[in-house]
Amino acid sequence: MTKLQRELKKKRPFESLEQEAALNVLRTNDQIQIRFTRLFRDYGITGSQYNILRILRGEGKPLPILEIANRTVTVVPGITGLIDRLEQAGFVQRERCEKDRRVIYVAITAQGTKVLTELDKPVLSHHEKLMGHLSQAELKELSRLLEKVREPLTEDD
Amino acid sequence: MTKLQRELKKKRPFESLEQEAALNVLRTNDQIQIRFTRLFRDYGITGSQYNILRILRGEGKPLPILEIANRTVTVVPGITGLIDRLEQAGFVQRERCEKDRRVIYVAITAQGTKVLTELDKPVLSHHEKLMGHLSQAELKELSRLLEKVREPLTEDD
DNA sequence: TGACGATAGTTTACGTGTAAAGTATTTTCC
DNA sequence: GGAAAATACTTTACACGTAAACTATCGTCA
Repeated sequence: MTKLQRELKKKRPFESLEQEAALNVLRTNDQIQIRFTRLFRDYGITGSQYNILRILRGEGKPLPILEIANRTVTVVPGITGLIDRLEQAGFVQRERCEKDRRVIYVAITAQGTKVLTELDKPVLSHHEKLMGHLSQAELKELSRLLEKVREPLTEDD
Repeated sequence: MTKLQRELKKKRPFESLEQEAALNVLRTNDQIQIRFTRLFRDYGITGSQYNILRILRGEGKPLPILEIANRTVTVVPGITGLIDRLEQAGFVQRERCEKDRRVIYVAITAQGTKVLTELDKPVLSHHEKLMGHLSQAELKELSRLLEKVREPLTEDD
């Protein structure tokens, strides 16, 4: 009887190791998400918003909206409202491109950088708290296996 | 340069192995979710709805609403609308408990069982397609590591 | 130059996750 | 036996994820 089976109160064993592994990924993801959602909420942002701010800070310069959507898993229509709320909160700014007036650049503001800086330590310590009981070798193996899972995945299934 | 770093177009390496592993979980989860969402959509249900139907079939008898919420990661308020839509679609039925009139049982209908049966093979083959390129030993190791990640997680962080 | 297709974003509609507050029923306990 | 606490669920409000349809601008090519 695995931990996953107990968690789900599942009576029969899993049909395949593939299924069990996939469900373990989903379940672990949920647990991680829940923790970070709570952390971010204390700072007035959501996980998706944090993700976007990190991308902008990492890039160091404004990015077109669709380029941001590309780097997240966010689908095109969702990105608009996300940027709307970030702009509303004063964390980013929209800037229309002069060369190509279809393009809208998004830039992180000083206030956006500030909240990111405040979050740096808590985020890092959250990661350590969540995964710190695995050895360095185990963490590397886990990342290797997860990347191998994604290896054959392309856009078009 | 890891696959994850390329995917995120991240310029600097990760701050820690813990962070890299956590992001790999999130990213892999997204990819898996996307595939199953598409599959379920062809049958007129969503991933959450499928999850609930599986629980009800697995149990073999009606379950109180909150017991269902417990077995998913779904938070209490969300479960109501979820059951609403499943009932609307004719896949489940609400039945008020006579002994304790606060409790409402949810039962899967013949139609609900039917759609599950139709989905059994596609779901299994989807799992195999997504994870089949890992060896049995790798799948076991992946599940072991993910369960170890969840090991110390309790309700109250 | 002027129509046609491609590209960048937005709008709309719906399902779901999350939190806070509200309702109905039952249990507890003085 | 009656008030107070607990339990089961719903309602409301907001942030997203997803898909389809729409607007505005640009590029191309006849």
